[in-house]
Amino acid sequence: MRDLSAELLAWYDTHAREMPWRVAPADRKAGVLPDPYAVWMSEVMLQQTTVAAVRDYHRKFMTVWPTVRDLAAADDADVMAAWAGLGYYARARNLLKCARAVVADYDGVFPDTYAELLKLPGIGPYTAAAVAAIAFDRPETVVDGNVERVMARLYDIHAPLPGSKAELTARAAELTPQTRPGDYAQAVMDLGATICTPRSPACGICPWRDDCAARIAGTAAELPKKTPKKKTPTRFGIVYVARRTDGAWLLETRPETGLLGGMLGWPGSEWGDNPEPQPPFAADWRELTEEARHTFTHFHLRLKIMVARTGPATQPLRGEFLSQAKFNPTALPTAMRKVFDLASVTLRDD
DNA sequence: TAAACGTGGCG
DNA sequence: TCGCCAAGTTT
Repeated sequence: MRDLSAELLAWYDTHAREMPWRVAPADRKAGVLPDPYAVWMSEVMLQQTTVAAVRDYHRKFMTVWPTVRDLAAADDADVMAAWAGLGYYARARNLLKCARAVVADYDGVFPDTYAELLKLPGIGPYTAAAVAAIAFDRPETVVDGNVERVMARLYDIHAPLPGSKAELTARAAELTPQTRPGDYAQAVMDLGATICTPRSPACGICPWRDDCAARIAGTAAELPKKTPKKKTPTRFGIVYVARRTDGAWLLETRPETGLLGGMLGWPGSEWGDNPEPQPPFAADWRELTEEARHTFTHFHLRLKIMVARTGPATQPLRGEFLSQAKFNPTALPTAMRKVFDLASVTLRDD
């Protein structure tokens, strides 16, 4: 069989996707490696997230916190607000923990081995391999969704994920070269993202087309197989949007753990089949005609919105009033921002 | 091992 | 409207 990794690297030399945190193959060949901090930041943001969604967030974070020491010294609330809208907020909490661990335990210098990286918060097998390979050119094997799909097709593996992950990982490891491992890691993911796509893969222009068992068998488009998922249930909730006469909004910081953990949100009921009303203070609460709808990974959410105006003396049972000047709606996670968008029509400035 | 954990784009 | 999918990690 031909040298698959060499074929892929040749393809990557002319087809590498451009990303702000990436060093082009020509420059890497000249010995230039990217800033490990920027690579780590990008890899955490890219977990289950598209490159298009990450670009602006990565630029913003690198501008506001240019080094890991800057990030480690940041206020938690500022980091959570900057992450708002990107999703999977545990990543932001772990991002801060990791930055502080790098400063405290590694003198602000990212460790350069898979084993050490794996110990850090928010860094799992994929991210440890990605940072080790991309930032330090270590021959580690990255296995993300792209690589799983590419391997399943290259070897025509029909066993369903996630059960087949170990076998796909083993196949990927066999292919990982000792030369240019950082470029190879990015190349195999780029291949999955641009050619070996989930739907209608472009097998005709694939650098591995002559080696791909699934293309030859005609099964590429139906791989990888996955075990079927349960369908998503619907939960209901009630949120309370209060505005004081001086323009302040009643908000609360959600608990550190769980859904939207550590993020700003509107006080309200638990979310379930039949939520119990829980107004944060007694008032003439008005129900909005339209409810806010949002879909999370594992359930649909429908929020009934109650609004009220109140005076300066109000002492809420939960949350605290945030002045007009301090409240930035972009600091809200999307579900809560949808509520704001609907409620602000009624509670807008007079 | 399985479930929890966001969001936006696409067919 | 709906399910699938995106450079996964944690519990």
